[in-house]
Amino acid sequence: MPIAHVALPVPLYQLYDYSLAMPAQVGMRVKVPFGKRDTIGIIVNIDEKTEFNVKKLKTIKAVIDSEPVFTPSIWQLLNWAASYYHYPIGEVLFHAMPILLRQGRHAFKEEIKQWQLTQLGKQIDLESLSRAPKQQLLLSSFRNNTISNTNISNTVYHELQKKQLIEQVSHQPDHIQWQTNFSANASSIQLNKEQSYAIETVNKQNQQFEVFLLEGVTGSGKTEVYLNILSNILTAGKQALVLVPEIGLTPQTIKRFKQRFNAPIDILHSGLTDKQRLAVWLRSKNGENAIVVGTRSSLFTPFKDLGVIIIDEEHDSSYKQQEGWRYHARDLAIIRAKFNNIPIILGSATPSLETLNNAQNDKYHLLQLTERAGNATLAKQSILDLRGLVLTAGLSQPLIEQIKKHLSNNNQVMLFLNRRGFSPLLICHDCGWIAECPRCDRPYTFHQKQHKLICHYCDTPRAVPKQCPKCGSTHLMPIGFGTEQLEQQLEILFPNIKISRIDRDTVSKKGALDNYLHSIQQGGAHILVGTQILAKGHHFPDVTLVGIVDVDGALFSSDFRATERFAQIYTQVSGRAGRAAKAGQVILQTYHPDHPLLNVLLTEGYQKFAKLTLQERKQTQLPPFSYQALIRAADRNNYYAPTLLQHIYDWLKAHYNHTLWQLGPMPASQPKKAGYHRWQLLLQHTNRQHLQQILNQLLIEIGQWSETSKVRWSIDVDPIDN
DNA sequence: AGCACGCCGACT
DNA sequence: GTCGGCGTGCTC
Repeated sequence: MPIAHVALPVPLYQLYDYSLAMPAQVGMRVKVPFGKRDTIGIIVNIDEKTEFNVKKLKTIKAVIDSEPVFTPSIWQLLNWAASYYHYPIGEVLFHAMPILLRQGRHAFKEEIKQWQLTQLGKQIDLESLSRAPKQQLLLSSFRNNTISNTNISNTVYHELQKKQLIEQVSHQPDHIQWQTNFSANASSIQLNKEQSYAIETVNKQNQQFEVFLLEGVTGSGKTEVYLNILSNILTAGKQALVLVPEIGLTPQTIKRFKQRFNAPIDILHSGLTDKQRLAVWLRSKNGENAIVVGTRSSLFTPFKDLGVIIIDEEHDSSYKQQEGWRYHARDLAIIRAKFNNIPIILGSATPSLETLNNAQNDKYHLLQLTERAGNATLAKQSILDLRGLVLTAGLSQPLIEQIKKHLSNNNQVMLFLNRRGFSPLLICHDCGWIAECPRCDRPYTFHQKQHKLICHYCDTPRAVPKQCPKCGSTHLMPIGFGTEQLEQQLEILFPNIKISRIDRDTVSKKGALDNYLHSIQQGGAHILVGTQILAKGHHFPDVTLVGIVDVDGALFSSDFRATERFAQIYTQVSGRAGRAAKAGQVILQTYHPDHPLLNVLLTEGYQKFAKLTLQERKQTQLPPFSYQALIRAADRNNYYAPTLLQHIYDWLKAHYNHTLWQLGPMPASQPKKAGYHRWQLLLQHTNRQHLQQILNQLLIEIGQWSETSKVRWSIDVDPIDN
């Protein structure tokens, strides 16, 4: 009797064995009994052996698929990824499927059900339905072939069916063969030399695996390069996958794609239903669409014949999944391209240091776009020394004067502050008590408009206390400032100017962002206040002044990647100022005007900044010159988690002390969340393979410790928020 | 992850 | 007297 080794959607590292009494192949979904319930699993292996007691084996109840659910390359990718990220294979496989397939829905297209006239329906006299006007109307529209523009409820259809005038027939949907009449519309854009070179270089590489880094300053026409590369791939009859950051799905870009190609393009966005998601998945697996555009998880879309992968804004941190299986979609995309033997293009104005390092080492092929389209000139950038200045809601007088100046010229001003809410603290003036979230031990952020305290770590709101619970004083005051307070202050300073605040609080309502963007696009004096959301991808042609209200928060952080992130946001933002014919200006407020990295960034730009920072990383042996894994652990009593990590630390020290560098155990950057105490242990090694082997050994070891089960723990390979 | 078993606190 | 809280253990 064959034995199937099955991966189940549970956080367990082992496979479960079942006897297999019907034909099945590796990669097919099956229904199996598991404990007291039935669950869906995927066959990972079939042979005649088991480590388990053969007599206790249960039998597979049903085989769901008639062919493996994943394409061979995705199957290879997922198996590789489960091993690289040290994550249970079942969870990985199920994560990569649309929800309906996880639930056991069949993986082929639904039959199309259609109503049509019966013989009787064709012949009968319409007048016989004169007492049922709706039915009469419906029948006549069937006869005139105008049913598509009649809106009649289902019950009427069923009435006609009862009278045997119409019947329902189902048939297989047609297979869409877009290649036969594919065409790319001509572009009105004249390519410059760099763009042409980039396109040619990718095209002549003969559709083999290679990683290209398309480094193009803001406004240098990356999208046009993408479109030309896509055109070439689509002409060859192949499909393409385009990944974009979470908020990066700008309607303008989508529009350009759709206008350019006479071929089906599928967009995977958060608004889709499970059914629609499955439909896209099936279309691309069957080769019925030309391009799939989507965020992180779209990486797992199967294709019949994938020709290229494009990762736009490759540096964007939203490509890293931050819970559960913490994969990096950009890194996995490169592996996928390698397995598929196809080119992959990483595009960014501000590439990540990891990617730049690979380009410098010639692992990636660097293609640069340095010319800004049109006559746009680079914004004038200056540092504003805050020392000794009086601030109102974070604004200094010189900045306020500049805002005035730009507004009076009927231009727009953009102010950045990476802090939502009215103030990050609410404190008792008499005794110093601070309002803190009991679940996270972190201060509440005061939101004045909603009149609530909101914990920005766990998002729980609570009412604003009228009195200090400690001393009874009614004198509670907000300390510090966020975007809400900044907006309020600006309303006082500029009473007749339109002000739009754009952060998670104002944008969360559906359509709110579109409304703001529309109003801003109207032109005229306008102040935009916002968090990072403002930096991502939107075009504001009338903005001539960008003010970075608080630079120092990013410059002095315990996270070694904070300066890189700041430099990326800063470069993207300053690239947005004065994009059209208008000259732009960027002002940074800081208490540290002499900060060396800040000055390099301003005077010599992102490239030089990146080069310097890479040198620094090399000297300090930080990524990308070493490889990290973060072991996280959490528990309720704040005992087992740190104890387990200490045990791991000791074990690793005893076995790998000569090569492995460890930091911790220490409280996580967010030490308490939702009642759980969180701890972490950082591992770092200069050799990626060795680190992988150590993690393998570690997993085997701690699987045997009894204390492991008392703790919620996980491994984060290549962490980005430590 | 589910699901059951099992042992201590506030209630119809 | 029970309902139900979540700690613990197991799933081929």
